[in-house]
Amino acid sequence: MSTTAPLRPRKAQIDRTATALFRARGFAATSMRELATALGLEAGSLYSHIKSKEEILHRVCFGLAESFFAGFAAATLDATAPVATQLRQAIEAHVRVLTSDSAASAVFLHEWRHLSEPARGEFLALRDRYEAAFRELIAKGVAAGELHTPDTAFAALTLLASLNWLPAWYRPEGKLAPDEIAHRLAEQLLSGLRHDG
Amino acid sequence: MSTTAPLRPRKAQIDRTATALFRARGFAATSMRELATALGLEAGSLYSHIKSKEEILHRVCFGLAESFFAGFAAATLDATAPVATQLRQAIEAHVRVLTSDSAASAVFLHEWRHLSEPARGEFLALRDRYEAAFRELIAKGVAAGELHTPDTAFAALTLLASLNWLPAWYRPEGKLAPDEIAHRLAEQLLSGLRHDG
DNA sequence: CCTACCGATCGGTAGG
DNA sequence: CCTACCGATCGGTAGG
Repeated sequence: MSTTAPLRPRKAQIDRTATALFRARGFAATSMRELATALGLEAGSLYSHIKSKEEILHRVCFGLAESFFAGFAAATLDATAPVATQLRQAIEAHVRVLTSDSAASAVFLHEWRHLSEPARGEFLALRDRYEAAFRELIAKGVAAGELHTPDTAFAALTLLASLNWLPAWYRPEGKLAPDEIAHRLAEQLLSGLRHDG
Repeated sequence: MSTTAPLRPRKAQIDRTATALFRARGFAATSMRELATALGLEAGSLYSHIKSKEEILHRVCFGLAESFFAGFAAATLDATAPVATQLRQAIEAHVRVLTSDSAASAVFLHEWRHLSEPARGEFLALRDRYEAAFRELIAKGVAAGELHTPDTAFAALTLLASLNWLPAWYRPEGKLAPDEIAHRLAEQLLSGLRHDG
């Protein structure tokens, strides 16, 4: 776990505002002038706080990756617990990250491709490792007879896909609280739609 | 169902090449000069075939929408069939569209936000109608006692999310054929992961 | 389909 | 944090 130094308040504010714009309009279509205006600054002034537009994207993407790994690690700390329990906790942890900052999550999910190399490759490697962690947990569950699927990799991809759609429709002021959402997602993914399946 | 006139070959080629670029780099980050180069033309020459960059995006997004609706309509033609069967066929139809042109599907899923109004609003209305069709089918299944879920809207969103992740990893040369993918997705979504659930 | 070009806007910098 | 500016590149057009 690489530890990240806390950002100066102004820099954190730039990241937050940029994240909202990147989410709404996409990284490439967001100009530094728009960002500056949203912050009440001139464009050139941004560069006394940051080095480049991509630096912001880098911080958002890798910061979220760190949050996801931390959540998964906490959820699976007790390796002797039933795998279904660990999986449910991992799902809840993932949903908690997605809902606690859905703008940053959307950027993490969709804008990473605008990272230039080598950051882009490093990011994809992290994402692969995270998917692998879910895959291995599911495989463990199948081996223990707790879970059932014809294809572990397939199951992991589908599970994460269902979760990662959340930032597209989640609204903090909506009627479902994050924990309730996590619970329903876990239930539906574990039990399926079929009656008395 | 609005009928679309067939495109002249050159225009169709421009759309295909642009779609691949939009998918790989995003709409905003793809320049008309890149597109022209990929086609072996000069940038200005593109405009004897198309009116604007956005016109291409418009055609791709609305063309895919038409394909999705046509697939759903065919899958649910026989309204007296068991709802589980209709749902399975709708899933298969959706997957068939996604796999038959995964580049256009990825653009449909992620680049529509670069449409300007009123096209953007029209697109979102179509997407909502499509989600509603799945939601109503699931609701019908719950009413008939064939399906089970605490929240129909939630179930529809999760189902489509799982399917729509496909273009992110599907490769035509991969080991799973589209029909096999559709079958496994339907099976997993209907039955869930839990053993003897 | 090309050549030559337009005005607008881009990310970023120098100097204060 | 601002003013003033850089070179590069953008989508698109005129005229042939």
